[in-house]
Amino acid sequence: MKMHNFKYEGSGLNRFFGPLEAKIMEILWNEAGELTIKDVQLKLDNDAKSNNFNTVMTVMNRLVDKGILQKKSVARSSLYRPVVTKEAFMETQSKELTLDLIEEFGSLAVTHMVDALDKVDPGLLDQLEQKIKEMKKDR
Amino acid sequence: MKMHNFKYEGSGLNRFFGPLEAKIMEILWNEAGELTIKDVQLKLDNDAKSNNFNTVMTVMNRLVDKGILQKKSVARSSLYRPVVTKEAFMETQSKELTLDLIEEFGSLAVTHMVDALDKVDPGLLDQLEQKIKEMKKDR
DNA sequence: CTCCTTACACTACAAATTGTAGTAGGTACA
DNA sequence: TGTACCTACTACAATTTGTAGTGTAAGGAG
Repeated sequence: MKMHNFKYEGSGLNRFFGPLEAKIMEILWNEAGELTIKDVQLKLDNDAKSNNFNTVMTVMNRLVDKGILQKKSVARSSLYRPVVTKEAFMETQSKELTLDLIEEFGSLAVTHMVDALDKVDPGLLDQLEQKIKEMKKDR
Repeated sequence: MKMHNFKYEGSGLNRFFGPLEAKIMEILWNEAGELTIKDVQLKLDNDAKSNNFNTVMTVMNRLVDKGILQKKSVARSSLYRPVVTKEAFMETQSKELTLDLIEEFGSLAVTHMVDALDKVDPGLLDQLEQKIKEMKKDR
């Protein structure tokens, strides 16, 4: 279930998925259990306008094809659940992207990193300093 | 000329552009001057198999539409050149992506950053440490 | 001045991605 | 036995990127 893109626009899951896909993954990950297509469709309805059942089904089955969801056929209906937890997913993406960023931009990214941390949450600067110390100590 | 995606696959300009677009931008940026479509087409031929003139033109004009290239009509032919230097482009992307990464992943990214630096080029760890010190001093 | 070469514009198509939804088929239960 | 529901299959639109044909205009060759 390799991701392909990190989008500049949007936030959260919308960085990785299409808008409908993102809403669906959000629901699946929030419910922590296994849901049927119907379940997901109804939860979507709470949010906004009605979504066609077939639309939801198609998107969910495509997520299965991509290895993001797992599908278990049970008599009448099928149960879907994410292959990995949201935390594991985010962990993977963060790791992958951070590595790619460094490989691609090297020292340029280092400079920007400090600025970004200072801008978003200066507390992270201390955390980073700490981590560096630990890393260097272990060598 | 807002970019939309950062691709997990590939490297260099292929992270931001399609394969042909990337080759074209590479040529434009390397030549530092203004090139005609023909120029670009010929340079592409050095690399690999022949590219249809119209193909190159279409892609280049799309890059103009996207605000990445600038086009100057001169009598018979047109001259194309990048709107910004490669360095400026990379600078912008690095900054944007780094900020997005931090906004999206916060402390998760901080941890991965240290690992990534250690893995790719440990010297960058010292550089980062230095930058943090400077940043904190200025406050 | 006429014709040909060349470059450009316009148009189109294919594959992939994502959202959308119709139709058909099968199963269970009333 | 028929109806409601769930699923599979199929299809289409928009977008992105690569590809390329056809038509047109302009400038130089003769």
